[in-house]
Amino acid sequence: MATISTFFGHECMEAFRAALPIGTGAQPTADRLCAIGYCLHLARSEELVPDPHEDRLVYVAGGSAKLVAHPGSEAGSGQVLAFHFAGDMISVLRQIDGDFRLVALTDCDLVVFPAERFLDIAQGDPAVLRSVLARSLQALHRSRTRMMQMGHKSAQQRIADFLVSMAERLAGCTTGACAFALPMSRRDIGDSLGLTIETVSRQLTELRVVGLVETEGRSKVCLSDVAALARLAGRHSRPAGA
Amino acid sequence: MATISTFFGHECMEAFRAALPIGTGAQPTADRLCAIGYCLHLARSEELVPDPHEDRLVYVAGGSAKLVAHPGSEAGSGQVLAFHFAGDMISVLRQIDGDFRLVALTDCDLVVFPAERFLDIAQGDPAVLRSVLARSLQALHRSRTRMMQMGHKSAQQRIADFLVSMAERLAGCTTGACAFALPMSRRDIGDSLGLTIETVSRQLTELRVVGLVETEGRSKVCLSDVAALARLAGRHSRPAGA
DNA sequence: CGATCAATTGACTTAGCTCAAAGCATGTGG
DNA sequence: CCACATGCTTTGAGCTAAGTCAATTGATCG
Repeated sequence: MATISTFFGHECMEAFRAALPIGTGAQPTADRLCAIGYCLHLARSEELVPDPHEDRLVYVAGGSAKLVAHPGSEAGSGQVLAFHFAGDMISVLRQIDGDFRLVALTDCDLVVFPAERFLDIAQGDPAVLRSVLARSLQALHRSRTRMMQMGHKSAQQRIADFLVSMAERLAGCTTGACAFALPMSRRDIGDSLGLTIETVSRQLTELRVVGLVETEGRSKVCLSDVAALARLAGRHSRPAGA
Repeated sequence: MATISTFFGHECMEAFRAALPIGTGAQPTADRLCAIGYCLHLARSEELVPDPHEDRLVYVAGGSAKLVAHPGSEAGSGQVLAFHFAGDMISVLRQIDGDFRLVALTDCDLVVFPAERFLDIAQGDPAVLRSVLARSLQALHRSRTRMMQMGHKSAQQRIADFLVSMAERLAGCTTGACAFALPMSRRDIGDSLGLTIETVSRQLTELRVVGLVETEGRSKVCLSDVAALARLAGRHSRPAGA
């Protein structure tokens, strides 16, 4: 089960601290923020169960996770809202519509904050607050852009887009060739793109035939030309993935 | 052509001022914000051309508008990113990916702020900054929820969802019956949902046959049971539309 | 090394797109 | 005020991309 890390806590917190805007010199703010957050280690496929009473902000210190909507009764369709990796700051709102859970794709280290108190403290340090705001405006913009694009894109374009996005986020690669391991299953990919696993698989083989992608085992992929994939995906320039 | 309103400016500004968080008693902040914003009146189908150099925050004081992605060369596919109505606060980022324009669907009144300076000033009043942050976190959450839902929804569900969303935003109605006028064309609806005009039309007739929708002329619609539509759309509870 | 579950591949069905024609609104000129 | 013209909308007839069902292959773990 998910365990509250006491010994490993330090390194998670340090990772979080390093992500804060540094120019401010407001060390105390960082201290106060760290004081209200706690570190959590999730093993593969463990969940962060949402607190029904308050919103949370979660910083991903390491590993990878998916944000899934768990629509009440149905067990079948696990809607994947987004994937998150080390360095991401996620807002997990309490159940307003449905029931969102953060599920670990690999072992992962999180720092969890109660959103209200986090903002109360951040309010004392406008630079921090503004940095969070800037991040979320950007994220909103990207999310909307992607949302619209998705509505108009073919399966192949979605897969290409997904791969480019992952190359950026997992391998820090936006052009040329790169190889990395996908932490999520075909089902997760499909659920996040609105496709079936079969279609994901078929499109992947298609890209393999064209020579843009190679795969090894379940998770390892090798993209021979990220820029070409991006073009295929219909990306006119460069929004980072959701 | 779009004209900078001088006489009507007052009422736009007042509308904006009224939207600010009132508890703070920081009247001067509101004054300073108003000082850097300017009022703009757009006639139907006029555009707010984006400043290539800086991001903008736009407050919609009245009327309705669509945010379109104008992908460079192509004139054909006007991707509609979102619809916006009176009371909305929109962030129009400068061209990072593509070229976004705010186009008036009806005559509309806007208050335009340079984002940087707006935030500089808001930074002095944490309550305002936090309110903007809260709005955008919420908007992000909704956008993501909708994005994922869209990927999995049928044409009919998308149309139903769209209608429910419009009922909420245009008529303030979340259940029961309601009637209102849609300010956008079928093409705009289709472009925003990733459907063709034909499909939009067909699904609308379908809903008309089932007795959930009546239409009159091009724009007037009458929903007999918003809750039923929401159920049909697969909304498990209540996210407001993007 | 076998059991199990994920991924692939194949055959078939269907929702939604494309192409094409006909109906209505809305607006303009006589 | 009516007639006409234009452009939005509706409706129809195929076609194609993606989903569904089903069987096979391949990977991972005990």
